[in-house]
Amino acid sequence: MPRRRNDNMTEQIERVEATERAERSGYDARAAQQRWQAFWAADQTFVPADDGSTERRYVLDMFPYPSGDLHMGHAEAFVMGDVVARYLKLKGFDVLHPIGWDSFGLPAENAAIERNAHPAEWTYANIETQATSFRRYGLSFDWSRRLHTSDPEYYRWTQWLFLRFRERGLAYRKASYVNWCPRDQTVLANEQVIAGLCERCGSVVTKRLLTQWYFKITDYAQRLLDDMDDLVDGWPERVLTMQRNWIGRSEGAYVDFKIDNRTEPVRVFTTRPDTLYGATFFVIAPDAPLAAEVVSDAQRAAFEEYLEQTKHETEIERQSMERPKTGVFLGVHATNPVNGEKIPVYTADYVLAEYGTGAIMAVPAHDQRDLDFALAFGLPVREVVATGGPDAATSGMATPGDGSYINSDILNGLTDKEAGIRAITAKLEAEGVGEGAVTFRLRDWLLSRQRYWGCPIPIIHCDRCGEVPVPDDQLPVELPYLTGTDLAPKGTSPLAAATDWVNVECPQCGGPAKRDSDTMDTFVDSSWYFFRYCSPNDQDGPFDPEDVRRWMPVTQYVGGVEHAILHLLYMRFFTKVLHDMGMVDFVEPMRRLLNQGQVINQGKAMSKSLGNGVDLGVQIDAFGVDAVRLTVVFAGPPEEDIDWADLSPAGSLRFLQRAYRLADQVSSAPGVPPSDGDLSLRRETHRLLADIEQSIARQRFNVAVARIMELVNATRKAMDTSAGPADPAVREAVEVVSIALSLVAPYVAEEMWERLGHAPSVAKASWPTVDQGLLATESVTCVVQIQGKVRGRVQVSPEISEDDLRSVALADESVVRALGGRDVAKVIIRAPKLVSIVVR
RNA sequence: GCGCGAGUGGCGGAACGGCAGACGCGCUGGCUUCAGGUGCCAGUGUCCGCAAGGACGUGGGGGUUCAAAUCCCCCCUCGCGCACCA
Repeated sequence: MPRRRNDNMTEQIERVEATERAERSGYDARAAQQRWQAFWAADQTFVPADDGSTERRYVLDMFPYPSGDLHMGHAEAFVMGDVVARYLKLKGFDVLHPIGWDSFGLPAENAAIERNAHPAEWTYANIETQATSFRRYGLSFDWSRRLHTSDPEYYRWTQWLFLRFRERGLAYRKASYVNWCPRDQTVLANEQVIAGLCERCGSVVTKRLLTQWYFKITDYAQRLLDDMDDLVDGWPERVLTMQRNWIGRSEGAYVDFKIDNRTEPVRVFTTRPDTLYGATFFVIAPDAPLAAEVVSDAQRAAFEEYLEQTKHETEIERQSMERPKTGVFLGVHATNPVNGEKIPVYTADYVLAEYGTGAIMAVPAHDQRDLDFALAFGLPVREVVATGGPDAATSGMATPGDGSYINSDILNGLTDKEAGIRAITAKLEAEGVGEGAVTFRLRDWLLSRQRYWGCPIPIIHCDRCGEVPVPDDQLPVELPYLTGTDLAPKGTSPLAAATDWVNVECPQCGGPAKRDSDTMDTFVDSSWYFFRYCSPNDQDGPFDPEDVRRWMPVTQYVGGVEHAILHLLYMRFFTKVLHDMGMVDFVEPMRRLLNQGQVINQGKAMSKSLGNGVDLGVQIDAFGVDAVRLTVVFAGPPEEDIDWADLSPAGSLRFLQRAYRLADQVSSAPGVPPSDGDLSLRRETHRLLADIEQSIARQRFNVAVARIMELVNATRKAMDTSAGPADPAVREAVEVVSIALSLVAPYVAEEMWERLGHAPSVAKASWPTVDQGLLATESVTCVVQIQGKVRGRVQVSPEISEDDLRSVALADESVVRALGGRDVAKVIIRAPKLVSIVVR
């Protein structure tokens, strides 16, 4: 995935003296890393069997963009997915945990221009660097399914999907004002404009009138909204809220207004049709074609000047709050369909061309924006809902609330907004001048990009035949080989200048024709990669539906929240379309989503300019992979940001050495029956094991680590003071440590497992089963509260009856002392853990 | 402005409405060591007290409850998202 501009990659600065410390530790981290990497690769430890012998699970990390080497952010994100994948494997599932690269995109192109080279050189070199680092980082990937979106074998199917979308009317071309990044010299989707700035480079985005390709994601707006019901249990509420807001469903009505010099009525959308009698003017967006059409000759010059001015405004200017309302009278009038009233028609930039119909009825009494405009232009304000609030015209505050209708003919007397909306909608429909309607804020997805390093759009433009799809058997349409200055941004795609490539025969008529020279937004590539992992080598389609049926939906998806509305909306859309095409049998591809937090340093995002970068490679060299992974996991809940300055990789390493020493010291043979071992250690082991499992299930990996630490401490103590190194319970405890630790610190865990006399690999061991019999203890501590304060503790049997517990508690010496002879009014008993005494 | 989320020791963070501060970092003392580090042991919320023990304590204020970090209401602070969407 492309990263947002503000989490810049960091350069290393830190030189940690702990290198020597690592070298002197009980195990040699570097040697262990090399050894086990080689073993896992040769053994194919993490390639799923896919033979149906056990249930399948699919753990997926958002695939990376190959921007350079891995950084701390990757370390955090990928270790979380790895913990889940390794856990599920140990629990006996057949786990698919694939990796690939989102390898088309602008940075490669910019690097190529800078170096006068081909984007592929930079891209594939970085991929190799990252792949090496991923292997070192000990991630349990199935490398056999590796993919790159910039490989022709992959983008062949991106093109194939585009053509299927087009056949279904879901990919189309239209001319409109689009977001334009002047620096990247390309258009941007609405989702890629953040507060008026380019999501990638931070430049101020402007508008341009261009003919571009779109995906008709708006056709799926309602389903994208409705299907979120299936996600409430598995997705963060925050992401769902963001998507809901982005889709922005509004209920209301269309109302048709006649305009003086136009035969067809003009339709507007309103969420408040019940205020129709209060409409005192009409506004059209300046960049909507309708404005230019209806403007009177007398006002045309003024209008054109205003339109020009709006186009030059940046999104930032337009979005700034408290901006005075501007506009121009268009010299014509509209007729209110319910009362025949003539109201003046204005154009103003506070009305957006893309939303609703690009025109509104203005009801200044009950809408603040309309009121601001009315006051600025001296237009009448007519109250139609008596809310009891202050007069809008004099107070300057519109009254959007409920009230009783006045000045509203058929509505007069009603007091309920819903009833008002129903009544007026019924009237509009009866008279054929409007209808109830739903609109969305979501716009169609602009997918063309005027850049080279992307998936070519498989369309040929023929003067005679028009848009002609490239026949499936001619896919992929491969990129021509361009380098350096050929790629420099010129406002049109570099592909347009590649004449040998662009000029082709029309597949239909054989006449001269040109290829579409734009490439696709890279979010198209990443909207279906998780399907391809199921059938990475399929030659007959993007994936084999049978493979997808076996593996999907994804059990657990892990990635940054920066994709809450971009990638995560687009990939949901793709899945629904594939469902409608009959290729998949589900509508939501990701059951659970984990948004890992960011790694920051000294309270701020790492950045070159701040010089607070922490280099992953340096940390790994100093402390070893396991200590870095453990540090990240133990730092806090996975979705919280973690500050590297607060953490102690040296402490993590110390703990790992402690754990390793246990395995080194166990002197019993593998397979000794643990039932012969020290009972209190066994109880502790099974209690903590149950807790570790529960913590992992709740995705509280930091707590799971804390419990492993407790188990190490308890085992150390037992080994040193009571049970001794030969006790079978000690072996049992250390084996649990080794297995549980393998989720987080796989190299140490493998070394421990081997020391314990087992054949590799611990990754293929079974997750230990909790012995429920050991969870019940002989006695429990019961807390005795008086007036809610703890005043005593008594040791009791877990099966103690309420009556017995009452007697024991009331007889306890410290309780008697604390009671001081006061009357007991009430005793609440929660056997066996708590007695609460209320005194008079 | 609207909508979310979060405020717990010196720090990161634990805690199905039931012993606040698990686990770790840091710090203090002890043992080991020529020494440093490592390792091991003990201590470490605040205040009063030699101690036993007690009081206070989860951003602030109210409430519900035998019992509130946890549930409800109001407020403060910070973070995030959206921001003329008719």
